[in-house]
Formats: sequence, C-alpha cells, structure tokens
Amino acid sequence: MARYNAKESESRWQGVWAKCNAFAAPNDSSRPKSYVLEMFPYPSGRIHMGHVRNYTMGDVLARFRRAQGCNVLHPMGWDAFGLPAENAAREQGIDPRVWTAANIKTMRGQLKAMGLAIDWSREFATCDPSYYAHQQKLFVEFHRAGLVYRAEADVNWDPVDGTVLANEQVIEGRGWRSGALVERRKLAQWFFRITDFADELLFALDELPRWPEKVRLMQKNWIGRSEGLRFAFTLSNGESIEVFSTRPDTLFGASFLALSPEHPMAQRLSSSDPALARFVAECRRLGTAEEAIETAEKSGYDTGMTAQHPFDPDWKLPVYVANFVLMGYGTGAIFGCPAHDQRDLEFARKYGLPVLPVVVPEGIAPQDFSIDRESYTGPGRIANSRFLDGMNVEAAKAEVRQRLERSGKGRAATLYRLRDWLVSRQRYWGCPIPMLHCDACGIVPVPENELPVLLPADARFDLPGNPLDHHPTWKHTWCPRCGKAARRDTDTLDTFVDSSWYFARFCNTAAAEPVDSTATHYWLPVNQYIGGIEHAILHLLYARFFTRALRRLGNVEIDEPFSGLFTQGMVCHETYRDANGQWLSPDEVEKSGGIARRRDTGAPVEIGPSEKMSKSKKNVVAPETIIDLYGADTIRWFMLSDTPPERDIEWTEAGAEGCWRFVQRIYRLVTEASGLPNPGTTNLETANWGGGGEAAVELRRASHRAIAWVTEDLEGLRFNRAVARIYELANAIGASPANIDGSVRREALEILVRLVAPMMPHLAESCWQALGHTSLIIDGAWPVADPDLVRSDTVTIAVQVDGKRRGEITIEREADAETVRAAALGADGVMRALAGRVPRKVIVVPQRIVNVVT
RNA sequence: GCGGGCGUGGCGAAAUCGGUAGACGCAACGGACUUAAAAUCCGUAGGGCCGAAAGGCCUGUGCCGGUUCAAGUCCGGCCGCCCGCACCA
Repeated sequence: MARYNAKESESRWQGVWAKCNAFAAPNDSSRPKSYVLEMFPYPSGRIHMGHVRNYTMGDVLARFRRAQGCNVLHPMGWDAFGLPAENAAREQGIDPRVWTAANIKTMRGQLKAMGLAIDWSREFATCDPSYYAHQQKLFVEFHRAGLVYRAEADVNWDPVDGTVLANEQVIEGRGWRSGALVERRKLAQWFFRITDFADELLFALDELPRWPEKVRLMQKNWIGRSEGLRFAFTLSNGESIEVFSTRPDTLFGASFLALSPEHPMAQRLSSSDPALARFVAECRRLGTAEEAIETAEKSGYDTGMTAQHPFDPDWKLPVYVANFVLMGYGTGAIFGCPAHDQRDLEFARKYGLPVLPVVVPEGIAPQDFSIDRESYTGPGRIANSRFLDGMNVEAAKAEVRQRLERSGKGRAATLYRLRDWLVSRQRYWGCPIPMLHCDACGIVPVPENELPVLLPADARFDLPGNPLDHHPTWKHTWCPRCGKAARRDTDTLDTFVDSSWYFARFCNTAAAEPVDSTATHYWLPVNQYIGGIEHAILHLLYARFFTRALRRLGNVEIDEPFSGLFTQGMVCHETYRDANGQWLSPDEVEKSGGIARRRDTGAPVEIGPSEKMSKSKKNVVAPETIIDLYGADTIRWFMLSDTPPERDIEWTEAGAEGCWRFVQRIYRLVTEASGLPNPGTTNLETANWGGGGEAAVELRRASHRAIAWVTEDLEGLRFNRAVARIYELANAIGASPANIDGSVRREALEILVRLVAPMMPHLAESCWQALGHTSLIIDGAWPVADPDLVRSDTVTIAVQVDGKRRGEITIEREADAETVRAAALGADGVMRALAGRVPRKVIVVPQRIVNVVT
C-alpha cells in the first residue's frame, strides 16, 4: 500500500504552482475581486506557530474565493523596520540591513514551504528605499495639508528603548515593546493630526458589521468621546479658570473647584507657596509610580482662594489643587459635585466639604434622599437647584448650557481621550523624517526631487543615543529655500506608520506615486483582514486614520481600509519545569500516560498549564520541525481543526499525529478506490443502483450535504466546523459498501478532495491526480450542492411525553400535522410512557419535534 | 471601579430562530490482523440504576429561581474565570 509522501508531494506542487504563476493577481479582471490579507510579519528570524495559524486561515479563504471564481489578491510583505534589527547591530555588530535581509530570506522560505497561495511578485519590505521613499512623499503631503505638525509636548519616554512613544504604545504605564516604566519628558516632536478624524473614526465603527464587536468597542473606548460644557469661574484674585463638565446639570451641587497639580496656575502659585510646591512635587513623585495610582487616596491642597458660582456671585467655592485631576484631559480643572461623582465624594468626605444631592431618583422626595458612601449617577429630577428644580437631567443640562452661553461664560464642547499620534522616534532603523531645520527659515520639507532621504549605510551603533544624530555628516545639509546650512531631522517615523498603508501599496507595488488610485479603486477595501487581537487599537486605528487622510488628499476613494476583520486566537502549549523549577522545552520532555520525564535523565517533570508559546517559558514548537516531520498540510489541518479560530488553540503532539493520520486516510480512500469510471465519464442518472442502491443514495446525500455545510462554514470562517463536516464525509465514504456504484464513489471522492483543497492544497493536488485528472485542482471550480440531495424526503424526529424524550419517528418530510400526530402517538416508547392515559394536548412542530402533554 | 466575553464529558468542542445535548477530533478501553511492533480495521464510552440480553428508568450544559408544552439557548439574582480601560470630570 502506497503511503502519501508529503515531502515529495509538497515540493512538487509548490514547484508546479510557481511555474504557472498560479497566484498572480491581475489588476483588472471580469471576475469579482477579493482582497484577502493577513497582517504582514515582522522579520524576527523564523516564523512561529502564530504565523502558521494566521497565514493558514488567510490562505484557506484566498483559495476558497479563488475556487468560487474570484480574482484574488493575496500578497505578502515584511514589516521590516524596528528595534530588534538595531539591537542586533548594537549587540552583534551586524548591519541592520544584513540582519533583516537574512531573516526575510529564511522566513520567506518557511512561508513558501507552507504552500501559501500568495502573489509573490508583489512582495516588498518596508525598509526598502522604494517603499519608504513613498512614505516620505506622503509625510510631506500630509504636512502640506496640515495633517502633520511639530509641537513641544509632555511625551512618553521609554528609557530602555531610548525613544518616545505614542499614547497607544504605553500599556499600563510601560513601553509596549520594552516593558520599561515610561517617563514624562517635554520635547518637540512630530504629530499626526488623528484627532481631526476622531468623530469619523468613532461613528464609522457602527458601519463595520464584519468587525468583531470587541474591537469596535475597544476603539470606541479609546477614542473616548464625551459631550459637555466648557465654562469659566471667576476667582477671588480676579482671574478666571475654565473647567469642563459633562454634568452641568449638577452645578448647584458644586462644593469646590480643583486644579491639576500640573495646571499652569498651580505651577505659578507654587512658586510663592512652598507648601503647595511640596504638594505638587509629591503628586509628581506618586504620579509616575503607576501602581500607586490605583490605591492613591484622594488628596488636595487648599489654595485659600475662592471661586464665584456662575449663577450666584455671592456663593463662594474653595479652590484646591487635587491629585486626582489630570492635566491631560479637558482643561485640567474641574468643579466638584460630591453627591453625583464618586471621586468628588471621596474628596469631599476627606476635607469635610458639603454633599448636596441635586438629582433625585424618580419617586423619592428630595428631603428623603441623601448620599452616604456612594454617589448617585443615575437619572432623576433636579432638586435644590433654583431655576432647574423639577427638570430631568437632559433638560437641566440644556438650560445651564443656554444660560452660560448667553452670558458668554461658557460653550458646548466635545472632548476626546484620543490624542494626536506622536510619530517621532529617536532611532536609526526606521523611515527618516524628510524635514529640515533651518535657522533662518525654520522647518522646511525636503523637496520632492531630493527624496528619498536615505538612511546612511555607515552609522555607528557602539555609542549610546540616536545613531542618526551623532553621525558625523548625515544631518548636515543646505536649506532649499535660503541656501544656508540646515540640519536634517534625525528622528525616524514610528514603525506603525509603515504598516498604516502597506495594504494600499500592495495594490500596485510598482506605481510611481505612493498609491495608485486606479489599482486601489479596484482592490480596496480589503475584503478580509486577519490578525491578532493585540492590534485592536494600535495598528487598526492608525490604518483607519491613514486611509481617511489619504482620502482627504485624493489618493483613495474609500473611508475604511478593511471591510471585514477577523482576530484569531493565540497558539498555546503545555509548560514543563524540572525539580529545580527550570523551564523545559517540549522536545526535552517525554510523555507517557500523563506522566512527563526528562528525555535525557528520566527525571520527573512537572506539567504546567497551557500558555501562549513563548521563549521565556520554552513551550515553543518550531513549525519547520513539524513541516519536516509531517508536511505543511498536516500543520495547516491542525490549525483549522477543533478549536474555533478566534479562541486560543493548544498545540499537542497527539493532535498533530491525528492530523497526519487523516492525511493518510484521505490518500488511502482515494488510491484504494476501485472500479471508478474515468474522469468525466461518470453518469449519475444511469448509475447502477442495483444491489447497494440505498447506500448509493445515502452517499450522494452525505456528499452534497458536506458541500452545503463546508461552503457555509468557510463563508463564516468557522474552519473547525468545516473540518468536522469533512471528517463526516470521509467516514461516510469509508463506511460505504465496496460494491457501490463507481460513478457515485467517484463523485463522493472528488467532492471530498475539492472540499479539502483550500485547507490541504498539496494533498488535494496529489489526490486529484490519483483520481486520473490531468488538470490542477486549483483551477477547478468550487462544487455546488444539489438541493434535492441536501434535503431528504424523510425526517426522523423525536417524540416527547411531558417534555421527556420517549421515542422517535421517521416520517415523510412534508407530512401534515395530523399524520405526524398519529405516527407519534403510535410510537412504541410513547404508548408505553402514556400507559393508557389520554393526552391533554399534542404539540406538533413539523420537521422538528412532537411533544405529548398529559 | 467601569466596560466586554466566557462557564457543556478525561480534553478540544458541536448543538444559538427555544425543539433528540455531547456531532467531529484527541486521549482511553476492548477486540481483529501480526511471531512481534508499527500501520490499519471493528467496537465501547456523560454519570447512576435495573436487565442474561434486547432494552428501559433516573439524572445531567457553573449555582439558585422564573417564563414555556419544551430551556445549554430567553428573563432575574448569584458564583467563578478571562480580556480591555482605568481617578477621562
């Protein structure tokens, strides 16, 4: 019996596909287009199981769409700028270009070994000057359009990576990459005006039905839109201070004003008030230790000043500097209404300030309502508020707004949590910012005919700091406006800029312009984007912004880059530790009967929980090892089986073996089938139904049901269910009688092979050939189910007595209710359960169930 | 604290328009083939009870309660786990 030789088959078919350029996508076609994209990889060195899962899912979809007759764009590239290359240069003295190119070479080979249906002619790396040149053009265009600006701001400084970071890149007070505690610094930096699009980016989330709810919600929260009122209080020293509030309806419940310790006025006052200066310094100290924020008690410093209530000049409120007021949000100053804000309440209790409820829940008399430890933030009627009394919250908000606007003290305002995107990085291995600093002319963009600004090839990495900055000559140039000496900007762009438009460049990688509008008009938006949830905010928000910016500049016509988004789960594995608590890798461990031992010494090993594969816990399995052992189809099949794609999957050796057995099983079913008519000569009308006739019909039904189910499951990216359906069909074929009609068996086998093809493409080609075909299965159409075979003429339904299953009946699908009722009452188990009792009621749900109620 | 998601066999999971719970896979067990092993094939299987068997009965989807002829699915209240944001005015 011939075993399937995966290694031979896979390299052979990969060669055949490459030779006929099978996956090259023309930029125009009469076929409908489908753009399938997985998040492109960072060339870290080797592909890992996460990549395998990601690219397998995308590949199944790309091949499925291709079989359905689409012109499919499925490209691959490299997110190739970034710190690891620069760190390698520092640690090993390797040129980042060389390091990156070597990694790409290795990883490209590994991806090709997976048999991905990729148009490799479109491949590029973001570190290619031919890519970043266009990015520099876009930067200059953005600058001209006012979408880029330079500003001095309090920024996040990552002391380990030695660079600033955007807000999105600070996770729990730490740098997203280094994990170092982020410090605040005041620096002049470049920003993208993403806040210009805050409303668009927020509201358009509702028009992305094929995005996960979770991601949309995360983006919504990140943008953090709140509507309210900005208005001023007059202080006892004659100055005025502006606050922002979403609850102007509670203005008569105010009992204090509070400024952020970083507020300019607090800073100024502290210069003549040493006690305040000490308080501000203390807040700053605690502020950076992020763990402290969580538990930090509210505290404040009474400035001794008072503020006039906007509606009553005789009502004076104390003015504090308080540790819980943030300078980075709103105006850095608030009015405190303790009864209706928990933070204000805690503050008021500590300093003995009044707590006056002004919103009273419906049905409670104002005098019966008081606040103890919990503030009240629900709806209700306004009380204790003069002209607002009796109104509901919304009406009171509107009334306060109108009065303050009329008196010129305030105006409606919408605030966002979202900040502009800081894109400067004090690093070498990135896209140079094409800007010059001239003492006479100020900031001057590099003229287009001098682009690209190339990275110097002779940078030194043995000095601390930014290599571009301490390069002896690179930054010195001449100002294109006045001709005098000027300095290049020595910062490079955040690498998230590189990945914010690569999907548009894929549409035409040879275009003279950054974005070919004809090609993007044809291909964009991406029909299905697939990647990890870790980019829910970062990359996906930036790419959405970039697309809108490109549209504003006339480069693209769409608002949203990705009409469908799928976030796949991680790949996990059991963890192992020896008696000393040292982590062990799976290949150092031998398992039998649930007990694990060291392979070398036989010493016992403790099996830990399954966690995301990571080098630190050594629970990694290298994809190339598995491909080498079983082939790409086996690893692909594993990634699709059992676990829903959005959940974390656990890699197990036993599961991989099971997949390998199935590969062999399919091959055996195909190669051991006998009595098959030649391809194209089957005749299902005149098939010989004698002998195994009933079985033949059953097999045809199983085959066509499989088509219907697998098609539906692939449409919904429910790969695990599609896999289960394919197992069922294989089981049905295996269980069918040996003498079954050859035409029927051929039909079943061909359907099986075609359904398997997007998932295990090499095996499918080999089987297709073994079935006598000379064409490639990748050129075959997706099978279509015969509806008459999908639905059978009879149905088997359960019969319940008082809600408990007591029997089942098989009956004509279209039988009327009376017939079903009679059959149900006559069923064995039903008669027994009734034991002569007369049913009170019989509920018949056609084609589903019968329930007999006594 | 706020927001979201999830709790189903030994394990991954199906069943979401309320209608036979556990499809399919992994692991396990029994058997066949084999000198033996591998590979393969057949069979068993939520738990419990009755029965020689065929089969039957009870019970079961985190817990408590409700709606319904019927609840894994809907509603109310708990418990547990995971994720995101976190003093955002």
